[in-house]
Amino acid sequence: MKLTTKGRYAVTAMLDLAIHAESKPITLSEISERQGISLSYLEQLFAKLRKNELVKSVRGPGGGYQLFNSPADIVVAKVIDAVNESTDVTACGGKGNCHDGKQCITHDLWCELSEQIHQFLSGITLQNVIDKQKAKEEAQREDNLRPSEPNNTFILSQVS
Amino acid sequence: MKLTTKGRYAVTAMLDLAIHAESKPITLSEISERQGISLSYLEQLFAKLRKNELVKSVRGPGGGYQLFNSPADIVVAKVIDAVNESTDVTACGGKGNCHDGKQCITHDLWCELSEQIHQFLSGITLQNVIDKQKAKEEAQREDNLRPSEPNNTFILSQVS
DNA sequence: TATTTACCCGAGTATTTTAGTCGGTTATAC
DNA sequence: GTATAACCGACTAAAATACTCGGGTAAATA
Ligand code: FES
Ligand code: FES
Repeated sequence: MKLTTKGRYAVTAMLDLAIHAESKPITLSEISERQGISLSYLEQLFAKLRKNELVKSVRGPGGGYQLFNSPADIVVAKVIDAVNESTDVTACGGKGNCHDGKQCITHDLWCELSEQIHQFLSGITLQNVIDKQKAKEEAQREDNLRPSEPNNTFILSQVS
Repeated sequence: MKLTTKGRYAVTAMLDLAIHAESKPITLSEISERQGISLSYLEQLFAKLRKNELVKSVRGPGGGYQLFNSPADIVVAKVIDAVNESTDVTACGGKGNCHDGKQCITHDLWCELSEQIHQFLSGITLQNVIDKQKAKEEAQREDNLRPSEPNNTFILSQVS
């Protein structure tokens, strides 16, 4: 599926937008500085995010970007899809023709993995990520003696 | 995590080895021809697979490669790890320092996705893939009128 | 209406990664 | 000793990524 900085930047920027959401739009310069992402690169990403109706823009002075929907209605998968154009890990792109026209022995395997990844990322909204972050900070404030212990609770994970 | 042809080739080659397993070792030339993978490239991959004790080699005439363990004891995750060196999707490599020393807002998200992927690929053995393939071929032989309909059953998937 | 702000857009480029080649060495069966 | 096939390191072509650059265009303010 190809998860690279492009996708990571996009999610980070969207989260920044969600966190600093006000009535006023947020400029890319702000995001650029806060998150340490090149402004020109952000512009490229936001062009795609806008085309996919994940953000809306306001031009001119006082302008900037705002989330198209509420953070609770935007899933991470959409954001990555928007800039990366596929969360698919097959060689054939789902067509089943990578072994000279015929479907290769590994095809089904990659198909299912793709599905798995997509399902995971489709189940997490921007709001989920923010809530988790807040909970974590609060926990750290209460007992900031211990070094942070990992707590994976986006999903009730089936770790044994 | 970066799933590319390198990892796909490795899995394909291992499956080829599993399917054509005999008392005799299999040469890379055979695999190269059957699977359409460059011989020299295969050599590179198998060097890593051998170092990770996934295959064992026999040199000289009549030599070649054999699986180190039974196909039922080799999980796909190991194969990919061996050649790709990480199924990790974080920017920081798990260190939590990608936002100038501090952990970024998306860190936990990528950590959990990595975990998810790794768990999926750790639950599937080469034998699983082969069995699935066989079942599929058999089903197609019985009613080869209909075009193949997808059946994802590696895992009892929770698709709604 | 001039100016400033900040989005908009396409093209171009440096860097990195991937995929693959090449030339040669070593072990072993016959 | 000769053919076979694994072993090894270095090198390279091609593709993808992560940017930059230069100029737009819409809108608010003065
Ligand atoms: S990955 Fe789809 S046919 Fe090989
Ligand atoms: S991904 Fe780990 S700190 Fe950003």
